[in-house]
Amino acid sequence: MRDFSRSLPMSLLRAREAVMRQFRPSLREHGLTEQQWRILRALAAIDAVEVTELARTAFLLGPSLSRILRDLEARNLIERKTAKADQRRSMVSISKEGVKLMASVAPNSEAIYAEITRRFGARKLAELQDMLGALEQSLAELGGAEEASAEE
Amino acid sequence: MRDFSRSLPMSLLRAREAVMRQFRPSLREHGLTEQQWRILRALAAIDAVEVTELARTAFLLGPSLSRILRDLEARNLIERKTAKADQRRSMVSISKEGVKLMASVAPNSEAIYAEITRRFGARKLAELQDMLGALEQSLAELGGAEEASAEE
DNA sequence: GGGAGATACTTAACATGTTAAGTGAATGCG
DNA sequence: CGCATTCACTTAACATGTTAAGTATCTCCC
Repeated sequence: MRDFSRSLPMSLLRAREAVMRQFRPSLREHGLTEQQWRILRALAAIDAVEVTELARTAFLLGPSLSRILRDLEARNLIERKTAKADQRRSMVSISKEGVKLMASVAPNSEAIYAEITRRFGARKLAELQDMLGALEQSLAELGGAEEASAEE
Repeated sequence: MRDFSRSLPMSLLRAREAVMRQFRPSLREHGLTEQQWRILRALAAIDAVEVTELARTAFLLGPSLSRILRDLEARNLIERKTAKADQRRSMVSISKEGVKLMASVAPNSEAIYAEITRRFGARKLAELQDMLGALEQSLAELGGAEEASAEE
């Protein structure tokens, strides 16, 4: 069997960990986890979104997002209100405090990203991102098994 | 601020998820999680290892590994015995049952990997792995923040 | 040879990943 | 209309990620 330390999943895992290791300490100083930060960033770009759409954007599963939103709301970093037209949906937006927190984290975060880009090389970085996107595309149609068999 | 859906961490996360989505169902049918599978694969290649070394190989943190080994041992998929020379160390090895389980999972797993390779292209795959390795290298010296400042 | 410090784990505590089940609201269709 | 189905989310349950603290053992140096 193939040496698993050279398998694609392991390569991706290690690479991502190497990157995140750079960011986590800074986020931690501000009391934010990686996922919480993703959510705030996603919210910063827009006025308000439904939870489902936010899950798609921040690439989180519903249950994770549900918990995190509960906590972020308790910390007054986000706001929620149910949609008028459809009582099932709730619209999420970033709060004034959330914006302020982002402003205090962003510079540091940007600096780290710049340093990563500098070390790895901007061109190579773009290339890598293209390949990652292509990989995603390659596997997109393949789907995730639910159509693998007729069971369950 | 940079569109975060195009940030490197997100690209890596999505790519990895696209890949793992292919494997999880097959593993699940055999009652294995991704991490448990990583451990079995790491163990299959050798006779016995210390827990710390296994953690490095399978790219798991100590506490995660500790829990998983406890469960795998309860399921008789691995065996443990404390090293003679150093009572602190425990040597882990795969059991006969573990080998059998691996044998029943591996073919399917290999087939999936082959399909991914076919879709994405063997050459591109190798290229991607090289870049991921290079990225890791770029960030290796940078370390993980503990040397960022003198605090704590 | 004995105690301070280092090592190899394990436990604990909290946050997220993952799947399944639950809840309340909207929709469609007979 | 009415009710089965779908939809948007939440809760639950279990496994892992992550950091800190705990435990037992070992090392080294006085």
